[in-house]
Amino acid sequence: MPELPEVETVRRGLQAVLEGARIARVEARRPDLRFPFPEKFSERLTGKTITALGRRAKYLTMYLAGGPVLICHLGMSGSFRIEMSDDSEMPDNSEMLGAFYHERSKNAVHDHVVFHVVSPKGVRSRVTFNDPRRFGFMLFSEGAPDTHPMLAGLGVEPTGNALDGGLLASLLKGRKSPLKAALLDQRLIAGLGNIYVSEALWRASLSPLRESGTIAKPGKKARQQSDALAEAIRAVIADAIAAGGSSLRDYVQTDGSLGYFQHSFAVYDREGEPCSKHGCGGHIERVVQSGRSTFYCRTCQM
DNA sequence: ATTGGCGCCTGAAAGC
DNA sequence: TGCTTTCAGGCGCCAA
Repeated sequence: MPELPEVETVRRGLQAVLEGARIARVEARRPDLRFPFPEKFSERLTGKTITALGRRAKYLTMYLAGGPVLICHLGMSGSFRIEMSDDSEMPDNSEMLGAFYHERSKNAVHDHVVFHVVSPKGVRSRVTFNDPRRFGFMLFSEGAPDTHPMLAGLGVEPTGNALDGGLLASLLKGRKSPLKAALLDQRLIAGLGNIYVSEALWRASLSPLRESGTIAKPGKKARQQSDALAEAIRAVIADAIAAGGSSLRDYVQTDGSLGYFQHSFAVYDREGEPCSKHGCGGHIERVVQSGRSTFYCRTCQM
């Protein structure tokens, strides 16, 4: 599931091909994804030069010279695929060609948007957005994307130094909701999803069931806990971005896919397995909070 | 103001 | 074995 680290990995992959490139043509193969495509979607992109690729939380931003900013969200199942026009993936073995085309047409059902681009050196590429579940979307922002209604209310990025124990405590102070729900709330911290919330809480030895406000009370103990949680969130995100970056290099060379990558997780989807925290001896449990799975170890997470 | 729950959508996996 | 049901989850929206 694309959370912040996966989106950042996709951004880096796209940046290599798209930054400085000119959009020659855009195909939108259906009228909508999660939302209808904006008015004159293809027309407004065609002919524009892409100046930069950015990211805010789980949103990708594509900056166009003299034009709007394209905001993209991958939803649950969105991915980008990059293909050079020479199509080096095509097998030269004729026996494999049938299977190749069969597989390609099967996957192409969910190819919803195709960007045809030309690099400054004249190299042509296709960048295809594929999204089986269509929870993704693309919108234009006329001004700075941070002011777009969709992004304006987002909380602090868990990258960099902004999120420390003090800020986290101020965000959680007085909240009755469980920590799991608070960390999923994009208005507080922007970019965490179901997987990394479980991972961060496990690293910080804090229970996802615990009332958020209790780690923001006055006193040394609560302060240590909010410090630990802020540090765990930043570390889990930084580690995942690093892992995505290393898998990205290999992945792009083989088939151009820029989706998300299966990292190894300490607790996520590990129900029943022993807790890997040194000396713990507990086991990972799955509980459901607000209809979503949470994985944690009740022995070491308090 | 906060918080919890639903629905969107498809494919994989589990259940009968 | 083959059909049906459940589950996965980001996020806007609604309701309490």
